[in-house]
Amino acid sequence: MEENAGSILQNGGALFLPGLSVDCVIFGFHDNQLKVLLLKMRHAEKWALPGGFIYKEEEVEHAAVRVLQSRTGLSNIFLRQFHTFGELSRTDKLLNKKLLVSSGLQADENHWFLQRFVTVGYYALVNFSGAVPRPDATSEACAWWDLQEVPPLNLDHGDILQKALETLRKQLSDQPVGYSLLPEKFTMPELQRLYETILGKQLDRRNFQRRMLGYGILKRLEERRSGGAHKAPYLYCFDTDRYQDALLNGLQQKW
Amino acid sequence: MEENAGSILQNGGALFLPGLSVDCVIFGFHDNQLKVLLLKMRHAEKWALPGGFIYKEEEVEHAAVRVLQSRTGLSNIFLRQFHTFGELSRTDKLLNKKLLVSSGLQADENHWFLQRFVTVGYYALVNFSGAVPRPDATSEACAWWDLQEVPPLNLDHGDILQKALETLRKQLSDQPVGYSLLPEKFTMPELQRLYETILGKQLDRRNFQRRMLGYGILKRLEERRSGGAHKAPYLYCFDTDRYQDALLNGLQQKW
DNA sequence: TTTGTAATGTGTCTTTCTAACACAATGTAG
DNA sequence: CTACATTGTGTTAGAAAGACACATTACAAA
Repeated sequence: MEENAGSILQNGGALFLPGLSVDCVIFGFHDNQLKVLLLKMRHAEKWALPGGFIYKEEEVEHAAVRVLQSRTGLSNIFLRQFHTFGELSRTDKLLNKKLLVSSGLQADENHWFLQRFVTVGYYALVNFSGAVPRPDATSEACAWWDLQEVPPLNLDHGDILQKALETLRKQLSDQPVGYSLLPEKFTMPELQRLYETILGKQLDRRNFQRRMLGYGILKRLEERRSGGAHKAPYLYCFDTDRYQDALLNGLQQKW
Repeated sequence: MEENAGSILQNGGALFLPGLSVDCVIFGFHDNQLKVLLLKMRHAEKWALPGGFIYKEEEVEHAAVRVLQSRTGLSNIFLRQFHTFGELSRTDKLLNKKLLVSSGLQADENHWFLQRFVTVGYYALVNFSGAVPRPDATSEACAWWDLQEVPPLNLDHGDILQKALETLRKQLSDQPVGYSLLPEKFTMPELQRLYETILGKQLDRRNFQRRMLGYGILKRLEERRSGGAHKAPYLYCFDTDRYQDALLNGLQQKW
């Protein structure tokens, strides 16, 4: 499935839709921190969002699924298109030319890789522990970054990340997100940390619990998580049916 | 600025980004009805959304502005990107081939116009009275349609329209829309009809007024609208500064 | 073993927003 | 000049959000 960098760059013009790409903002949650999966391309100074091209007979969304699968090993995940970025200034021909040359290819002016690119942005929510970050042929590193510590990114990828986060925040009160980001069993404080890191602000513990339980998508288990330094909190899991329903019809208080 | 149909079809490959277009869902409001501007292409059976291609050195959003300007004569309007449509099934090569042939051009298999197209969807809110619908060279008609009476549309344009409306509805509680759709002076009932037609449901007159006034973006004038069959309602206009602020920072109750 | 501490489990009160509804005022049509 | 539909302006009830209090519990330090 995965082809080597040189062959992709060489044959891309015949394989892919010209001038169009997808970029994925892949969010994970670990150690009470929101993480983003970033890629370090060879010969590039900055890190970048994992992205890819669209085969001529491939659904655009499927290209995003493919990127996700190949970078995390995960399939069947929460994926949402959020914005398309088409600014003229977002294409860096010099960088791409360097990539071409370093792959031993001719940097012909008409080369498909040197044209202007418009990119469709997707964001994904994945289970951190289940994902195994792996670089592709053209990149030298692939790793999780703390959202707080994300370095300056390639091109407009900083803007893309920002817009993804903004979209996620806006949609947070309409759709459930925990299932994709948390392990199967989790505590209420853990769920709260997740919301707090996404929103970037503190929430009241008691009001938060009331709201979440009101959505009716949680089941409290008999187990508690012991081992912590204090009172052992209950474990919860999601009620799969109700969770799916909330994904389709939105979150609503149900008393 | 506007070129004739044949020349566009012939030279498009050199002028435009390949395989990418913009489509605009242009909303207007008149006679207490929400309207959409539709286009009837020559040789096409169905009506379609006004759309266009993106010049190789043009911002994608600017292409949308250009479409709007050329179909309505309006500039400086409310315009929002809402979704990008890339389904494989959305390209109708047969129709495009017919268009080519009817323009006296060779329908070469590699012709730029016969490739798969991905389209970026924008929706616009415009002042109905200020807009002058005008067809372009490749279309035989351009007209406002009642949202209720929109005929079956070309390709996936029905889906695009639906998604635009859905997006508009979701954003209605976050951002003000009246300024773009209403004349400068308007009555509270008129503003309410606007919201009702967008949302597709009835609202309580008194609760609506309280909510709107609470946003603090309206100024009540001393005038009333007489001539109606009943009690003359007050006229309102928008407080431009506060309206702009609401566009940037969202609508919030301010008491 | 005891006790202090920091976290969790649960409940109350207040404020804000939404929803449902009542009544007086007014302009035109008949 | 009267009937009526529509507007202007309330009130009240319920739901959701926000702020806060107190008892419970598990580990850790004494």
